Amino acid sequence: MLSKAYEPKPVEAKWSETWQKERLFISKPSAGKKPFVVVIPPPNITGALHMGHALTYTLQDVLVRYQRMLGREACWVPGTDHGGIATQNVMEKMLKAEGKTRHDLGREEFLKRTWAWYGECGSMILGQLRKLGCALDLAPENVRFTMDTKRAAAVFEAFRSLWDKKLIYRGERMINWCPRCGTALSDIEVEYEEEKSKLWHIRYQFEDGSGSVTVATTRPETMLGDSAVAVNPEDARYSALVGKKLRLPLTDRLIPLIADEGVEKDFGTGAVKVTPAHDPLDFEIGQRHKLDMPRVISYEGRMTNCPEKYAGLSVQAARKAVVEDLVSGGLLEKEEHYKHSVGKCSRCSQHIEPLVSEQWFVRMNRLAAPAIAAAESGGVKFYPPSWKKPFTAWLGNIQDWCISRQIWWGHRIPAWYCRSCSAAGLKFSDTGELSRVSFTHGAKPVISFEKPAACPDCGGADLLQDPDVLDTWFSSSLWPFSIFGWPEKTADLDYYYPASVLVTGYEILYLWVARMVMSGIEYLGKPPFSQVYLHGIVRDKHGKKMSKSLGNVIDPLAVIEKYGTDAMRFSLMAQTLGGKDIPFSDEATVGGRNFVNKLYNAARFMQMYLPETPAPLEAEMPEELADRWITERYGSALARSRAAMEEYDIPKAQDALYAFIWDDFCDWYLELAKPRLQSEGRENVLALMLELFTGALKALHPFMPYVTEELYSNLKLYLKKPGGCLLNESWPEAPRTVSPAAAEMLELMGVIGQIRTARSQFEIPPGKAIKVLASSSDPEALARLEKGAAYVKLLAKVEELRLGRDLPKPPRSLSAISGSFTLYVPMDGAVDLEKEKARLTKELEKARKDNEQCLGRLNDPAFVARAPRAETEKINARAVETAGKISRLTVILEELK
RNA sequence: GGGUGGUUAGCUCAGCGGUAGAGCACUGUCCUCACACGACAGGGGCCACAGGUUCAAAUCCUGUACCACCCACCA
Repeated sequence: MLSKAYEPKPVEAKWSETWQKERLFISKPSAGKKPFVVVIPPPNITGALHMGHALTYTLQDVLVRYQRMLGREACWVPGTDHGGIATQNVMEKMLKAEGKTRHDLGREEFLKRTWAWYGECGSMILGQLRKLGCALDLAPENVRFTMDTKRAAAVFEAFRSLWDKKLIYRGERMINWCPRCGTALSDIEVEYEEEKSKLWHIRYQFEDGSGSVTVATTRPETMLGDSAVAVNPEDARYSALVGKKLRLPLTDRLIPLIADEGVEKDFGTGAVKVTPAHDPLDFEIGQRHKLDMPRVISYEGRMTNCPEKYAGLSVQAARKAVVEDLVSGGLLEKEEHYKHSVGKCSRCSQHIEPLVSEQWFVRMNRLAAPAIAAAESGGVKFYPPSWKKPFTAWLGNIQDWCISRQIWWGHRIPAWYCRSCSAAGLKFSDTGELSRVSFTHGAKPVISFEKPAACPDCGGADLLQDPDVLDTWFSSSLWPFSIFGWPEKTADLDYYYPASVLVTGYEILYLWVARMVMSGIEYLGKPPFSQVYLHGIVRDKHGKKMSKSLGNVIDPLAVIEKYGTDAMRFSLMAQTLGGKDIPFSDEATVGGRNFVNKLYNAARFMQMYLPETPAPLEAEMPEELADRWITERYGSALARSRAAMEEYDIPKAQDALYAFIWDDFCDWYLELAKPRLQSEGRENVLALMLELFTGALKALHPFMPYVTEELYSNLKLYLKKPGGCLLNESWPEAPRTVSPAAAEMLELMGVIGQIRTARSQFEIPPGKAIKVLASSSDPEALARLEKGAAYVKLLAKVEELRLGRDLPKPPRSLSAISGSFTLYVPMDGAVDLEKEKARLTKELEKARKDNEQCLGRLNDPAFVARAPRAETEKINARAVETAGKISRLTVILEELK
């Protein structure tokens, strides 16, 4: 006999290995079959997978396995993402532990080490995906990486093509700079957080001594880079003063008072200091008025190009010093408490500095328009649909995308500069490379993957590659087709593109999803997928985001270790509705674990009765009430599950099967089958049980692949058509129902329930058999109960069931009512009359209240006139039923007195 | 400032026009020959608040409060 409790570990190890070895998950273009393609969000090689990965990959695995069982050629290509800044930060942290920085190693050595890390971390991640049960073929030749040779070719082709169309340009613009990561970021890589700060009111005096203008600012230190003070042209307070010169405090510079529409009259003092190099709005004002653009904050986040006293200070220190000096100079008018949001680096949470810098950009307007159209027309459909609006709104308001990053790990920008043509403008570092933040001053780039042999202009051979790398999302945006070999015209691309569905968390809707849609349309003329399923974020049980600093991170592998993969998958899938965030806790997994165990034990139960040497059962399908009923329930569960899957309602799809197995199959059918398995015709009962149970295993396989495969592999030996691995089986079809059984079964279940309740309330031990009298005035009901007597006897532990019309209540007995039946349970000893009265009175009260409500509605002419017929009939029936119950209960209670 | 979603049993959430449901937790009985990771039974909810529509509202509409998230050049 097998152990009582299911042990997931050996089972998971066995099947995981078998599936890979048999290349079960491999997909090949197959002319006769419709493909079903899921685009995997490639995990970054920044470390172990977390709970969010477990969620997204399980979700995808469920879809892939399900569709495969429905007969589609399901394709899900594994891969990892090089992860740009995130991975570089991980590497730098490791180096720091050795007391080194990346500059100690140099670019080449640093890249070598990062590639080695990719080797380690990448395969660890693939191993973890395997543990999650993902139906991914992990043979090395099948695994993609955003920086492997083929993907690099795709990146170059995309870059070249956009450059040729003038959709990529290099320019000097306001960007978000992270002084800690030492790189520019795109707008969406900045996260804004509300911070308590101050609003400083600073007096700028007129050069001619005719008074002053007060400006309000949250960043006094940037005043060292001011090149004007601006007011709204409509602002009467200032209109006469516009054009006058102001003395910039703490410096010896003079700046003009200008008028610009960007300034709001009602904010602060209505006058704003303009720092074109370090504020996005000021930059625009500066452009409009052709102002100087002194850069006073360096790429390291320190003051520069300013009075000696502040030079080299950090922004924070400079702020303090500037405020102090303003105070002592009598120029600080006031200081207000103020809350505003501050931009932070999404990768390292440090404050970002807006500053002007020369970078590479993608012009987005033209790319965004067709993506918006695709969403509007339903060519790309969102689940849940509420994401369509934010998607189109973001695209409609899109800014150019800064794609250059001043880091080392990533796709090097395929642009080269000729040293002899453009030497005057190029700025070099000591190593002869272009410096970390390069100024090419309009030097003409040559776009080439490899170093060009000669400069097309002057023929010189001394070309230097742009030192920057591309935003990691640039390569990610090509993923849905780069994985199939684009830009080559491959058979895979032809067959699998576009994909069916993209499943990912809503937090990367703009970073990734929107950009994939744009690039798919741009390069292949079609959106890369027709459906987008956006799920929520896995949070801790209090709804907090999991983070290392909060110490509330749950490691999926630890959960698997403790409860098993199927249990974790089940629990995660039970909560993924509507794209809402998922509060996850260890305890939540217990439910899944218990269900897995339930399946295992149901199988164990059947195996007790199956012959030891497996052979297909020779049997006829039985057709008694319970058989017909359970077949009906099975069919209904499958239908509901399937319908839910069509709408990506994973929890509902799973729950329909769960409820069938637990509530119907185990609690009722198996219990009813027990005596039948001891007697003649047991093969028939076993055959039906096997058919339904193995069918349910198939249907459940996408959700819990391991336990279902394990159980099926044992049970299938008794089936006429055993099949192979579950993944190659068809998702089950609902069988034809022979004749309706639900109503009859429900009637019996009601009687059983009433007897059980009476037993329980009067603490009749479960093992003790009792007598029951069932009285009814309805002869048909009595006939039905007679037919079902065996069920009642079995499940309510009744040794003798007497049926009859208007049977008198035996002395010392309990009473209960179920449908048309009045049930009496004679007791051995005295009955606690008070308890019985209280119980029945409560029932009576309930029935009275119900009856009153029904009558109230039936006596309401408006209800009778307006409500649909079916509704009035229903209420009427209930009124009759409750009335009957009331009169019978009243009689019983009278007798008790 | 704009937008979206939420507010239902102690907890996590279903239900979205016909008299409130699940899982977990709780109480009682039972280690009944599949499963105590179990069985059976039970307790527990003016469905955030205020109006409105309707014969009928947790469910539709309007507003309020609180929570969460997203977007925005909040000097």
